[in-house]
Order: sequence, then C-alpha cells, then structure tokens
Amino acid sequence: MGAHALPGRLVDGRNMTQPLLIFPDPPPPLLVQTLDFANIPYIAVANTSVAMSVEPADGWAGAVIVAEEDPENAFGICRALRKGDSPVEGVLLLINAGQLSELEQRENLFDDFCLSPFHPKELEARIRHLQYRAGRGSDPETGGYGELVLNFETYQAMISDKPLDLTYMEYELLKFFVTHPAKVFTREQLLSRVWGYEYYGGARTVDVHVRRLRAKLGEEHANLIQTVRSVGYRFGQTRWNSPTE
Amino acid sequence: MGAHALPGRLVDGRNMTQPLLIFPDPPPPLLVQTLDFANIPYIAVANTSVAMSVEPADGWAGAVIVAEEDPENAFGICRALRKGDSPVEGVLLLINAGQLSELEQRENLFDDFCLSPFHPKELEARIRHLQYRAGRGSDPETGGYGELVLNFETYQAMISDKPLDLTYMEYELLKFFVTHPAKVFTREQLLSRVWGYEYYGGARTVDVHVRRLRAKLGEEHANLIQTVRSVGYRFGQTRWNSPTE
DNA sequence: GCCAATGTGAACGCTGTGTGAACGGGGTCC
DNA sequence: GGACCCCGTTCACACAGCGTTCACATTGGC
Repeated sequence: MGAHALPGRLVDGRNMTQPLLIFPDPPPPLLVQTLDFANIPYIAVANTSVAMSVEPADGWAGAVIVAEEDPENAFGICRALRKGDSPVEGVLLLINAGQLSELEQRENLFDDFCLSPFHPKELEARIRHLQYRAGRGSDPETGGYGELVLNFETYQAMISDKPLDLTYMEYELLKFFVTHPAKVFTREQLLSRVWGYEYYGGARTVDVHVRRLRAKLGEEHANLIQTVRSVGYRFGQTRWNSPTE
Repeated sequence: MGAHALPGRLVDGRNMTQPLLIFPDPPPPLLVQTLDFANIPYIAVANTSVAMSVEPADGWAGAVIVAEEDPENAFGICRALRKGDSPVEGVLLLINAGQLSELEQRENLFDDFCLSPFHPKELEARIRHLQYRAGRGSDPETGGYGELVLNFETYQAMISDKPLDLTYMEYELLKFFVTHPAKVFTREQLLSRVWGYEYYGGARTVDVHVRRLRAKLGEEHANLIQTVRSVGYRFGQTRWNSPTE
C-alpha cells in the first residue's frame, strides 16, 4: 500500500486531516506528482478489501479512481465506497475519452470525472471543488440547533447561553445528533456511527446516554431528543423540515 | 434571445421539460451543435436581466455559462443564478485552462466546469450528470399519495400539511399502502408483508389497524383505505383503473 | 331475512423504554 | 503502590404504550 498521508497538512488554510483514497496502487506518476504538488494527502490502494482495511477512523476526504487501465475493479471500488451507512462523498473518476459513454450507466457511482490525459491544474481544481462541496455544510468548527451551540474544536457546548458540562461520550452523541437532525437512528446505528465499531451486546447503553443528555439539556430542552418507539431516537423538532432544501 | 426549447424533449428516456440556460447569446457554434445533437433544450441569454425575464415558470434545469470571452458578465450571471429563493442547481462553467486559477475564489458560483476546447461527449456527460444529481435532488426519502406525505427517514407522516401521530405498526402499514397503491391485498398478505412473518391466527388484527389508520387520517381522507369485501383492503383512488402492478 | 364479512369499543398482556443504582476499568493524586 | 474519582457500561425493576384479542353491532350479498 502506498501511503502519503501527512496528518494535519494544510490545503489553502483549511486543515485537511483526512486523506484521499487513490486507486490503483501504485498510481500513475502524473497523478502522484499532481497530488504532491498540491499538498493533498492520500493513500493508494490496490483493491476493495485493502481500501476497507486502511480506511481512516474519520473516513475518506474523497477518492480519485483511475478507471483507464482496470475499469472492472475501478467501478467495483466505487460501488463499495457508495455502500454502507456513510457513503463516501467526492468520488472523482479518471477516464479516457473512449469511456465517456460508459458513465451514463453509472451516474450514481461518481461525483465528478476528469479526462485523461489531464491538465494537472484541472485535476487539482476538481479535487478542490469536491472538497469544497463536501465541507460546505457539515464540518465547520461550530454547529448548533436552536438554542443549542456546539464548538467542535474546543469540545464545549452551550444551551440558552449557559455552558453544558458533558462527558466525552455525551458530547460525541450530541454532536452526531446535531449534525444529523430530524432523522431517526436505531440504537445499533448510533452504536456503530458514534461509538464507531460493531458493538457486542448493550444496545441499552444508548438509552442511558440519551437519558443523561436529556437531563443535562434541562427539562425545557429534553424533548430535543425524541424516542421513536420500537425504532430508535430522533433529534430535533417534531415538525419536519427536510434536512437539505 | 435564442431559444431552442422544445417542450417535452426526451433525453435518454427521461422527460426533460425544463430548458438549460445558456450564456452568451449567440452561444459558440460548437456548444449549440453539442446541445442539439444531445437533444437538450435550452434558452440562450445575453445578460442577467434577460435571464431573469425569460426564466420558465418551473425554473431552469441548469445552466451552461461560457466564461472565456466575457468572464465579467459570465460570473455576474452565476452570482444572479445563485441568489434568490430558489438558486439554480447545476451551473456548468466553460473556461479555458488559463482561467483555472480563478475558480478558487469562486467555488460557490458553479457546480462543475469544462475546459475549452471541449470534447462534445465530455460536455454532454457533464450536463447529464448534473441533471442526474439535480433530479435525485435533496432526497429525503419520501413517499406520498395525494395530500399524504411520508418521510421514511424521520418516521413522520403528514396529511394536508398537518402532522400525523402514528404508532410504529400504523406507520409501517401506511408505508406499505403508500408504496403499493391501487392494489388489493388480503389480510394474510398484509400480515406476511408488513408484519413480516407467517402469522398464526388473528387476521382481524389488520382490521383494527386499518380502523385506527382511518380514524387518524380524518374523516376527509378515511376513504383512502378501501375495503374490498371478502377480499381485503386497497389503498388509493376510488377510480377503478389500477395503473401499475 | 339469513349468514358471512366488516366496523366498533373495550380489555388484556407483552414488549420497549425510563429510571435508579451498582459494577469495573483507567486515570490521578497523595 | 494504594485510595480515591470519573465515566462508560450493565443490571433489575417499574411503568406505560401499543399490539392483539374478544364480544358485540352493523353492513351487504344472495
């Protein structure tokens, strides 16, 4: 596996902690050169199973998939990236002109493409734009909902201008809720996406954390976290707004 | 103003009623040729005010903005398209390689770009992909029938813009009905497909849930669920033409 | 008018969730 | 190194919501 992930590298002022996924391994020289020149961290993988095993804990920043040489496996990786609870956003295909017609059947597998041979500046601009789009909504260092405000960098939380004293797990759970409002999550989903691993036993653990969160939010805001009986929990108002739109 | 909007033109089988906005007017010949060849309806405009005045009632399907000749006005149009209540999604810039560095400051003004001179198939693929994305829209996985709307992600239901308070089983049953309208199901079929297992006894259970659903839908919409005597229940139109499935 | 099928109201009992408390591992401070 | 404390997890129990069932009323077809 070819790794070039330098934690904490800066891309025009924005901290970019997550690496890009690159296929294949080793990548074409010009691609390596472009990424290095643009200071974009990446990890190259040779197949799907390697991709899964080296995925960073906080996910991929995106992916550049070279589909010229080995379209079969390239599209296979795309499919794998799109699956699961949290599909990878920002999949960029590198193809040659002859493959343009193949895209039509695979619109769902990518977010952008670039024709090879490519202009390094063009590829860089496309990667940058994908990351702009990905980072636009969710990731700013602060988030909130109504009277609730979270500072993701300092791990502080406030509600109605009063600071909340949360433990690590409580904060992570609340953060997840804030960044995924209105949607219902089962306990198992919460365990795998907040706790971050497949959990053995103890789905009731979620209940306890929810209870403590509600208690700390105060009686007035306890209803921010609603129980959907025999399904799971939902964060946010009863009236529905579609999340985006 | 150059118009080429043929209502109801088909783009690979998908009905595309809305036209693309093109700048400038007249557009470069190769662009016209590409759009015509791909059967993509469009309206060319020379400036922002014309664009505003000729906007179709149901909005633009997207926009292709040529920024090579007149970047000033080109980006001005982009800005105008992004403003307002319903910003245009699917703005594609046509630029030359020298302008790549300018994109960095304008990430918010476009969704994709294409280097000029361009490969007609590439431009077509990009337009198609933008429209695929737009059509998929912000997909809050929703379903509905008439005034009834179900949000599958939030487990919420509304009818006539009023929220419905449904229990788990009621919601699941209604969801099944909504996703299988106009078809008659026996109680046994409903039990096995909604309850999800071969059920012992209690076919009357379905009756009770149907009754409660009707009650919660309100007198006005209670007839959404019709009983077909000695067969089962059917959801949807009183009309006897049952369209699909 | 008879019988079968369905609507209706109410009661039962189970399952899911809230709640209090205890356990135990990891870290910190004497 | 031992005695704490914090916090994530687990357990036992209580309660309430809800799915199910039953008895009875009503409807509709023959």
